[in-house]
Amino acid sequence: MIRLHKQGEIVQKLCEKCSLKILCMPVMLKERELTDLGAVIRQSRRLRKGEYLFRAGEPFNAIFAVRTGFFKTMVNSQDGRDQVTGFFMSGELLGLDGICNNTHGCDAMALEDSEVCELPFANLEEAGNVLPSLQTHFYRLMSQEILRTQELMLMLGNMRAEERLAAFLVNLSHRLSFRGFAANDFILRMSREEIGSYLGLKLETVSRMLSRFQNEGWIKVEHKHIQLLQPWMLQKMVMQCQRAEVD
Amino acid sequence: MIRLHKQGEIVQKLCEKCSLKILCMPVMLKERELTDLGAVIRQSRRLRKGEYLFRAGEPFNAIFAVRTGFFKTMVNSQDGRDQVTGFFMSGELLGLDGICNNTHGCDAMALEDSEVCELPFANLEEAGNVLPSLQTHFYRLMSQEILRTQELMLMLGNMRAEERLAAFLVNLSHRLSFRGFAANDFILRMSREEIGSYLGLKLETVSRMLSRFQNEGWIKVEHKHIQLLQPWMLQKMVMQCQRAEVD
DNA sequence: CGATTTTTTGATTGGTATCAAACATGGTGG
DNA sequence: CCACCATGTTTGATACCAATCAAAAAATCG
Repeated sequence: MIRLHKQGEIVQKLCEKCSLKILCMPVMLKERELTDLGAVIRQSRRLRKGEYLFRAGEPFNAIFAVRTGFFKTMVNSQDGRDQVTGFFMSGELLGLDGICNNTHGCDAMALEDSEVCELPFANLEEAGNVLPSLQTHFYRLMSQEILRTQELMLMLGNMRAEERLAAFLVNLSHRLSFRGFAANDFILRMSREEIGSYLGLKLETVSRMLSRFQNEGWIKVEHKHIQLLQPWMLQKMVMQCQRAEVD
Repeated sequence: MIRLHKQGEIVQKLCEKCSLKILCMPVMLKERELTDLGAVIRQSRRLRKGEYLFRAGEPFNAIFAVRTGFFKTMVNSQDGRDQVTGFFMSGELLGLDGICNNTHGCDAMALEDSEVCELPFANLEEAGNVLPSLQTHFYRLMSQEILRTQELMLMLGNMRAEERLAAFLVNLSHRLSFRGFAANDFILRMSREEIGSYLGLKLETVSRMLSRFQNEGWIKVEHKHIQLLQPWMLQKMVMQCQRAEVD
């Protein structure tokens, strides 16, 4: 049975103030349920740029919601190969792959000074039993993560370098605008190498493609500052991914 | 609240007889819980080779456990591109990506005459509230699917053609042996083209790599009949994926 | 048994990786 | 604040792997 206590109220206030409330938990929760939800959240945690939120192999206890900042996740292998598996911004959830083995399945690193909400998994399970809407929502979030990785597979398996990069920029743009940021004018928080790793390309190729897009007049590149001048041209290049929006 | 009725008992018997019981639901369930579980399962369904179990975009109501046979799932895009996202054998779960939007996210097709158990999602949710162990197990299964797709991303993003094919064969071998089949002597249920789509390669490349492995003496290829003669050589080629076993 | 599909193998092309070098950037400490 | 160094980025030249194009052989299906 879920317990309501002081801490719950405090965290509720935090979430109330937090502009991400709806994003983070977009299900329609009744007022009372939101109060209960407070009890799920242990605390928020700050990380400096470059700090790990968790490492692959560490015991899994909680999932994390990005409150502010930007993260990357990556899987790594014995022989040094590794791959960025995702970038996560405000309101997005990290660590769902840890549930399976009670062990984190990837590394998660802050790409800028960031803040996360820690959601102990045991609390989430417990709360899910009391609040069906929360439980349903959580199932959806996990399913959405599966959808996201499936899209990525389509990209890695079928698309050429320029299409992958276009898809990457379009996706980033959508997610930023969904969260109230400018859709066509943003700062890349990750390096060319990290983009390359995510897209299955080398950093030189990423750089070349950015230059090409700029020469075409589709985007403007100033180091990490990107402006989409003709986003529809990028969109045209990746017709396929009209699938579910990554939330 | 979950209801126990006649149908539940019937299905329990089916599952009891079914050698996949432990695979399909490996969590340690108490006798009573197994009885309850019967109520979750609506019915089993037979499909002929080539039949679709569900199509992307269809309303999602249930997930499916493969009882016998073999399936592929694939995502497809407007412009005709499509990609096989997985192969599923006895005891494996299909359709988890449909929860997100109440809509199936991919096509699922039987690659041979097959039989599945239909698990209506609403029943699963309900039963999960009554049986915590079932709920925990279901969370794990979803998380495992995320892990599986992450591994695939590592493969698609980082590995060369021969490494991908080696990883594919090794993975298939592991899953077959986990289910009591021969590890090093099996029939491929899918075409070269389907393997290629799954691995992000063209069918000619798949065929060439199979020939190469055979010339090296690592495998024996007779059409769809594959024998692994020196599986350790394949294993060596894909050192990395000592990650969680795909279940 | 004939028609269609799948598979194998060869020749060539093309796209991305690799290697290399110049340049810019950002952080650190003097 | 500036000089410096480590790191990240751009661009070019070349190499290599897998795609493409093509054709023959084998298998599957009716």
